[in-house]
Amino acid sequence: MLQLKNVLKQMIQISEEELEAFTELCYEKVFKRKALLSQEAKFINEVYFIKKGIIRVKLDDLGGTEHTIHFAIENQFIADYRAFLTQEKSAYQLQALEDTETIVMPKSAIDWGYANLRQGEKLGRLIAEHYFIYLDSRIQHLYTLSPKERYDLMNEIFPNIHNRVPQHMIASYLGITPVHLSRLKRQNQ
Amino acid sequence: MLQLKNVLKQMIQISEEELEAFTELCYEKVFKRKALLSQEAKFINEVYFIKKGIIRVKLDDLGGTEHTIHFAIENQFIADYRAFLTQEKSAYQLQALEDTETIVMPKSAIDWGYANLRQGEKLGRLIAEHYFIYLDSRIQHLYTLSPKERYDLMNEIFPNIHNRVPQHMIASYLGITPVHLSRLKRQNQ
DNA sequence: ACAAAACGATAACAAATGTTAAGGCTTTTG
DNA sequence: CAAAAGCCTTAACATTTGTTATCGTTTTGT
Repeated sequence: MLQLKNVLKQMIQISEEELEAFTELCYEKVFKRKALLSQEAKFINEVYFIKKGIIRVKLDDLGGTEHTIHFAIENQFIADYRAFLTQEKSAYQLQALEDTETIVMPKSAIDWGYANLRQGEKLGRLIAEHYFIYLDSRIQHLYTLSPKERYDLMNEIFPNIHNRVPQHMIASYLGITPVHLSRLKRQNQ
Repeated sequence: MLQLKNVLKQMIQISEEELEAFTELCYEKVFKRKALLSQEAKFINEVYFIKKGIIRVKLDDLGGTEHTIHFAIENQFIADYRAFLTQEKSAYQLQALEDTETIVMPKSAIDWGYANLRQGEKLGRLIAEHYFIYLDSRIQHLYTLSPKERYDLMNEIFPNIHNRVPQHMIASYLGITPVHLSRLKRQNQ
């Protein structure tokens, strides 16, 4: 839990007692490579903190095609955040791409935090704002950058991503086919 | 200010005294068609509530092409929210597409709200979450829907948008060229 | 350790989307 | 009110991106 506590301390003012009470409502959970973090759950009630490993958010469209929307790695929070907030049916699935150790923050813990942590609402606001900024820049890039430019940008942001995830998932994240990504890489040389 | 007060009352528990104190820190501002809401501002310190009119968020890429990222209409909040949050240089511009009446919520008012409204942080969280949900669904659609499907969806969500904004801005919002949108419309008949 | 599955590169071809240019209509502006 | 600017459509052509299939390599599960 130390890893999670450190990240929380960087985000808000929180006492040791508060940290202790909050993390007692959380628990550790390990997922095997390829496992789905929540299978067929009617409601999404968990936020994950990644201690070790890598997780992707994927989305199947009506035609059966699979899209990779997002990757998350060590020390990051990940959730099907929209379904968590709205309590509507989830569109996404979270999948471990390596054997992955997480800390589960159940909705009950988060609601407890809103009610009882001095800066609980602020923590919620900061997390929502952080995701907002991430999505905003994603959209900006989808509008203004070509697939090749997005590929180059991804190499800067995730220097080691190629060694951790299959290339067809990277292609999917970029919004192009694996065949096309292969072509772009050749042109880049 | 009544319009703004009503929207705030729907979002959080807020007393008449709190409403009064908060709205006293805000002020009305009118923009002519085509005007930019903040020109060349170094820092973005205003959130707008639209009383009447329509505003678009636009973005110029390095090649000089203009992209329309977002539309906002009556009773909605609009801001260059990322720049507002991060206090970094703005990538976007807000532009009135009709003569538009707004209520300006300056950053000082919002910070005052965080500190002094009972549910100020909650309001901030709800606004961030609301935007997050919107952006998340935008990204989902960009991944899973074809331009034609996005066009049909837009017609459902904004039934009257065609009568209010030029078609080339709609094309830009959809991520396609005006010529291509014109082709798609013909196919749809 | 081995068989099966997954993976990435490549080629040939198909489909989607962009570019440029022209014409006619509408709206804006002086 | 008239000129100018903006706007939408259409066509012809160019470019980008997707589809399908094959092959050799690597990884995985047992």
